[in-house]
Amino acid sequence: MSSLALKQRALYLDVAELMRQRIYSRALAPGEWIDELRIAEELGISRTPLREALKVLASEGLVTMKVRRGAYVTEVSTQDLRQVYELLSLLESDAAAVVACSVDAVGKTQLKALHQTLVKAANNTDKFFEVNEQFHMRVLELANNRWRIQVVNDLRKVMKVNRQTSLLKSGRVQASLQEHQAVVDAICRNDAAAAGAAMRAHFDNGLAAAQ
Amino acid sequence: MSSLALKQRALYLDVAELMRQRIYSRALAPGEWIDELRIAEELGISRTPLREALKVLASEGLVTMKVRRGAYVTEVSTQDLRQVYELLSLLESDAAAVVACSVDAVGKTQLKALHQTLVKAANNTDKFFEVNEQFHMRVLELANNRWRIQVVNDLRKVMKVNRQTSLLKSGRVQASLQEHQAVVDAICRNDAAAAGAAMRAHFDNGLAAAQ
DNA sequence: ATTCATAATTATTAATGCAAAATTAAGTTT
DNA sequence: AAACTTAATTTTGCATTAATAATTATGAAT
Repeated sequence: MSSLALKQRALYLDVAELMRQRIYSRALAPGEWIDELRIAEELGISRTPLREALKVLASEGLVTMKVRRGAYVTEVSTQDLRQVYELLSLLESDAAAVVACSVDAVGKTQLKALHQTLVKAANNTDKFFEVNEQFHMRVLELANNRWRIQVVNDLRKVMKVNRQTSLLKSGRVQASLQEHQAVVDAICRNDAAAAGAAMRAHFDNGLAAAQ
Repeated sequence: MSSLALKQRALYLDVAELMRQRIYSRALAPGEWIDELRIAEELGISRTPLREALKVLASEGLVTMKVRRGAYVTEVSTQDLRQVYELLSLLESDAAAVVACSVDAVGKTQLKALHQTLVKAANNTDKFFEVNEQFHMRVLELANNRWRIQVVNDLRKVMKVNRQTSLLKSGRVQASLQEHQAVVDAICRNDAAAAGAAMRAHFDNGLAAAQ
């Protein structure tokens, strides 16, 4: 019974993650009021950890607290998505430039390997999505700024509220791979400007394809 | 009795703000354990809203929750400060560039006026600090990206944990004014590259002065 | 019939209570 | 005397209960 096996995470964090998934999957729709009583009962917990979780989601922007009205799933407009995407582009392209300056041989090898894994996953959408996220995350980690990682993760959560934000429409896979290749190449030859520009181009193309 | 006068904010938000101030002022020192029972008693409230407030501060990075150990004031290293400052520089210089492209006559007038107010406040540290923050905030607002505003505000909270992060040492005031002038000038002539560069220079100088 | 006022219901917010876990203290054994 | 074990205390985490506010429903009056 893994649920009993020494759980190191606090309940409210697990509940927050569960609520995030429900928001992503639209089980909780944008604008919908969140019935604390019903959900707490459904999960077999009291309202206290649920309320604590909702406060966390509120500071992430996924839910909106209205005073004496409870919690509502935040409605994310297309303008919001564009704004968040612009920030991700800014933060990740800067990260790529930083990495190009500071990366060592190990980092280069890791990025090349991840890119190869991504190439092999080209015809497996789920796998591609997963490795793609790993690649972007690895770049962020190599940029060595934990606050940037935190900010990007929070912004990604907002993006996930709209599922059509796949970032990678089917036709985009090959183009996306080439763009990633350009990022890897620029980083490996320690060309910061090119790495930043390549990452920015990757985001710009992703946004253009989404429209 | 203003405390009774229809308060629109939830208690946990007020408590969160109060705890923030205590962390900024070092009444709660970095690394210190937060005694829920003592503080709740001291504030004349129960532990519930305090715990909700602590969860908010945790997701802002101001406190760290340890499982079955409670809440601790986050220790912000000089490396953390440098990392956060770099992000602020990135986000605000980009904002300045965006504003240079999109600003209208009204926005230009507002920024010029704020800058003049700042010039007049040159020998009043508190006032200078306040107007300085207004200026930066106005640039962010004109950049028209509510998620950027949110992110910058959260990062500023982290900066405030270290009070020596005045950003403006006494000798910096005149230089700081000139740098602001450069930002305003570039924005007013719709020169995005120059506006971004000027804002970045402003941050770079601020960081250099802090060391 | 419509509108306003009042009562009842529902839901949020905050306080209290309880159980589990961790730390500290005490005692015993080697 | 030092170290290990066990008991006691403290504190967290979650549940429950109480009270406060808002909404809905009901009824009366114009």
